Amino acid sequence: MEAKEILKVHVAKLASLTDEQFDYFFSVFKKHSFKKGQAIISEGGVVDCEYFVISGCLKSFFINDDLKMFILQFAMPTWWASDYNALYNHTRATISVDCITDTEVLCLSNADREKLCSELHNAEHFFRWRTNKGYVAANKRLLSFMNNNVKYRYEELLKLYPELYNIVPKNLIAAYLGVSRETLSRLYQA
Amino acid sequence: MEAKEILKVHVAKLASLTDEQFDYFFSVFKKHSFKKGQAIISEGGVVDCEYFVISGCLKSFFINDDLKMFILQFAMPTWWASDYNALYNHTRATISVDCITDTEVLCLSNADREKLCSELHNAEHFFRWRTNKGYVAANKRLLSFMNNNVKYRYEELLKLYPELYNIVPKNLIAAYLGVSRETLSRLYQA
DNA sequence: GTCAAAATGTGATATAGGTCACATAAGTAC
DNA sequence: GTACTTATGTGACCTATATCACATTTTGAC
Repeated sequence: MEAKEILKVHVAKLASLTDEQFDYFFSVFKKHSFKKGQAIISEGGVVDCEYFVISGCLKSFFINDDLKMFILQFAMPTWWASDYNALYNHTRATISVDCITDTEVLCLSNADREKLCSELHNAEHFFRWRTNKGYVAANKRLLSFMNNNVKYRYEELLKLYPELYNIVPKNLIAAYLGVSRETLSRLYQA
Repeated sequence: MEAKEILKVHVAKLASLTDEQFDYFFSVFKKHSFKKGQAIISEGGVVDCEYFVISGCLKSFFINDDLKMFILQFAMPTWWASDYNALYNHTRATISVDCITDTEVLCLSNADREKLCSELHNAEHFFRWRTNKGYVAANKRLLSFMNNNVKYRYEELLKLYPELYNIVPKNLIAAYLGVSRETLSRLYQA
């Protein structure tokens, strides 16, 4: 499926745009391809886009003073990623984004998103619901962090996103679950 | 300050509504008062409103199978609270909301919010940005959970919301931080 | 295919935080 | 005020997970 079609199907799930509206909507996105390992947003850098994944897989992550990495989100096709704090507040990136595999994305600048939202009421509706869903998901993850142990969280993650198992190395899964890679490795020790 | 004025100032921070638009916006909210300890949303119940706090303090929380409570959010004046998962997806509540102190709220039903959003482009803009900010805050809290120890998270919380210290008992603070009340109590042991 | 880098497994040990138990203090209802 | 409930402090002990160290396997570049 074409990038345009993928985005169209995705948007249609939350908002009903006419074909002409969607053509305009799509026209402000810019397609980019990145190689495995390539950085898209780097800590300290300027953030002016968010990224809609067409193919491949991204991660958004934070590295602390001890150089330990924490993964905020994996982004598979039809997911969005950015450093939203930096993007919305026009500050430097504290979150980085890079490619776990070769990845194609559609880039949407902050300015273009706001332009779309002010020009097309439907676009604003779409982005409101996109974030509503993200907000609910983030709170579910928070609760799961507080309530469940690593093993449970690991199994939940794989149940929800089985495709991650083949694409994402376990050290990164551990960084998403917020545990050491050793602990994750020991979960299914005999 | 009047409830209407409090909401008006709050909305004006994210969206610019004319006085007439705001009057209409406000007209769908219903004011309610609750006593300390009173439940507003109970697990298993129907959720059809979200609540904007005018005065007092709410908590939204989850109780697990071991009857352990985890607090998702405190809600002080100008904050919103609900079980957003249940509200948005029309499912039964898994999150409860009740009153830490006597509390006045403005209730907004799901249907009225959607009506406002479809009738007033500005209202949709407001709710989009409200959730954008919530989304960023939830992700910050997630990162802090993974990266920081209890003591740090406790001090961050009090730095950010010093008013909580006087209003909210420490066992509830512990439930927000995701640790036992004993551990919190021992943080500043001699 | 060769070599280096990245990923993974696993033992030994350390530690933050949990759990249980009990004492005390502070609030609240009557 | 008295009685009851809720909140808080603290000791003893337990457990999940972290950390360090090292071996092994897999992957990727050339």
